[in-house]
Amino acid sequence: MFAAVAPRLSNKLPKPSLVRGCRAHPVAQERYGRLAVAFETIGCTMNFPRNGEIYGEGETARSFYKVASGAVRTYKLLDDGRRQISGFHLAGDIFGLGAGAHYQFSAEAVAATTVVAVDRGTLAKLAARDSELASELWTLTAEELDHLRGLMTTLGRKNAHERLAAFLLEMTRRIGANGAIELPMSRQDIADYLGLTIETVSRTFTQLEAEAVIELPSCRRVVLKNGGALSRLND
Amino acid sequence: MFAAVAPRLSNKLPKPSLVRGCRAHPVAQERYGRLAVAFETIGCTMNFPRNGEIYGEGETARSFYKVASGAVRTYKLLDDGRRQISGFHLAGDIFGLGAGAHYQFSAEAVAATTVVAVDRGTLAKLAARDSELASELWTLTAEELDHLRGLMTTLGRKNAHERLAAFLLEMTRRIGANGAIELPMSRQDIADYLGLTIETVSRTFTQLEAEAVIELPSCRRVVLKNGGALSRLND
DNA sequence: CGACGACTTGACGTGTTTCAAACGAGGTGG
DNA sequence: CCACCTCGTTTGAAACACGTCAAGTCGTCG
Repeated sequence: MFAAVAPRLSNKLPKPSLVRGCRAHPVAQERYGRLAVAFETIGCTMNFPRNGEIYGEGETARSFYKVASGAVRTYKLLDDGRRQISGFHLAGDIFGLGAGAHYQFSAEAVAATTVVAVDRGTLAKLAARDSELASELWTLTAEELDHLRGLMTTLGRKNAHERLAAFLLEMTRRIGANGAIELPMSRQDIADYLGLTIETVSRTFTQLEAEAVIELPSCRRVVLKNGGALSRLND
Repeated sequence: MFAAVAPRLSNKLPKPSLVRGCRAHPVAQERYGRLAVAFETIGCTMNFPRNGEIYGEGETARSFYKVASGAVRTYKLLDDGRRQISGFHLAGDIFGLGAGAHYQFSAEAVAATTVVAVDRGTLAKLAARDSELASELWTLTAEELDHLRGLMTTLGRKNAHERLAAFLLEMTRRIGANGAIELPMSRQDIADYLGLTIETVSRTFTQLEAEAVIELPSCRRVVLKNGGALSRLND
């Protein structure tokens, strides 16, 4: 957790294939109906390979993004290579929200990923004439705020077991299917999300398995054997 | 940082004096003009003593708040008494933002404090007819989001010196006056904000003074002697 | 003066990091 | 089919930053 000095390899990778003017796949009109329509109408679909950079810290913030398929991590690097991942964005999630004119974080594809981008200015103009859309944007931002505040407690006040439990419960909620999760991200990604080292994350996985709380058929697949124990760890 | 089991005294204190229907003090029409007007128009001024509870985790989220004077901490308690402070809110700041129908955090006055409360529903109705106000609310929320993402890096990836440096720089930016800060909050508050113990915070203050980075005329007053060193620590 | 609360300092313990090596799955070429 | 590489993961041993426990100091208030 403390001064991790090892600089990590930078992820310089092929540029994305760009498909301008394409409609995003037709999304069901769930909680964010107006926003979904906006993405379908003015969205621009883009594909990224694994570890492809979607945007970089400091770039002019032109777009909001929605994940069509795959997974995205947003992160910040300290000058000595320490990395903090602020979130994982999975199919259906919107990312790139923020007030500044420049991105404060970078975004990369965790796996091969398709995203839909909408221009910030265009969306803002639409929102100025559509109070329902404006409300959705506000609510979405506020929900991410709530989520991040919850993470603060994890990062500031929980030990390794509790952090991993919080992570597994979050992932179960978001992509769990009959008590199992297929993790799209690496151990290093998890470590950089939870403010731990890869070794501590790996050891904690092993210990949770030894305690029969989870099962690990492979390192990316987690079966929850004792959700109650995880929840107890979570608070 | 790890399992701090000591439960802290709960702050049960006299109820606030309530002044219904009062206009908030006339605020200059700065960055959030429409919002400022809304607070002046439909705001309700309330006074709280030191450690007075403004709202509690789990309560129905009825209002947004603006600090007129004093300082507020928003925090969450884990069941064993560990506390994470998500932010300090100083004169002019707005807090209580969030999407959920219930507050996910508690809010207390750090010192004797006056706040102005506006009803969420009323404000939302105004925002539905005033796109400028809606935009301000969105921007405000997004700015807090950016701020919190920055804090994640502090909590997840920085050591004690770097955390305190980040804190001191933040406070300097917000309430600094010619290179000095008058801290409204206790060492324990700082510790619970930075994910440290009170002892580590105290020791780090002492060390920064020994390194001639700061000067401590009293424990609440910090004079910055070497801002460059602090900034270097900060990233 | 004594009591109280907030802060500081000291000594020791420990959870996590660090450094290093081994393991295992997937791919490529002989 | 096996040797051999690569890359992500796991495991081990030792070091260390921070936590814990406990005592001491300082300022304030009655």
